[in-house]
Amino acid sequence: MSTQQRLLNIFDTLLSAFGTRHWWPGDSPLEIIVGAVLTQNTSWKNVAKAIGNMKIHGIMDLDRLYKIEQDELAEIIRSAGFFNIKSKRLKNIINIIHDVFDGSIDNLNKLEITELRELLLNINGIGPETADSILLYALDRPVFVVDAYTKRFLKNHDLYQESSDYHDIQRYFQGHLPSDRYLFNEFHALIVALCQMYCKKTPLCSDCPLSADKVVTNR
DNA sequence: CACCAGGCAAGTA
DNA sequence: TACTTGCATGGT
Repeated sequence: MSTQQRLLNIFDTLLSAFGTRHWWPGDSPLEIIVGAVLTQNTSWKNVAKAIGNMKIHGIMDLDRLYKIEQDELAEIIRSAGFFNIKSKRLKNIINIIHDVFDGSIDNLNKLEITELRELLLNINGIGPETADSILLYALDRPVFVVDAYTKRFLKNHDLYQESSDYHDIQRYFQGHLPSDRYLFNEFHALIVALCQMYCKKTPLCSDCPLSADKVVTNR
């Protein structure tokens, strides 16, 4: 069986087990970009509080975020932790969108994918995972997001080499799957659902939906 | 009480 | 290049 077939079978099993995840939670591309920064090394529950507080203060808006003082923004997002550094990181990307793309995320999204990814990665505070989360979930680009859950998932299924870095893992998925943003969107969200509910850590727990799957047990 | 959560940047050897 | 550390709140 091909790697692609195996991955797609895993995908089907997860989709049957958990259903569509409707990722990313957020009302707008801007909110998704904000969430991607705020969730760095932080549980989503605390991020959701910060986002809610931003809406209460009426600053889930590009122009308002551009104008607000960093210190004031930091106080509003306090519950997400790392608030001083995250307020600066939010400012960094907001400033680029405002200054270079006339305050329009649509304008930003007109760039070619490689150019767009490089631009994001060159912003202080945007690393590979945050960039790819923005690309996939805010800008609808077909890139596979690799995070701690993805690595744990691969490790649990013996698909992970210690030498694998972020881009090795990304190439593994992108190289063995059709370049489909809907597939990448749902697949990553399903991996998160799997890990959050069953695979708190390695090794694989016995009641994981995939442990009973014939395909995964390599039959 | 310790430890972790949907990382990243900067510093050190 | 390959580690290590700072960033900081809130939940378990």
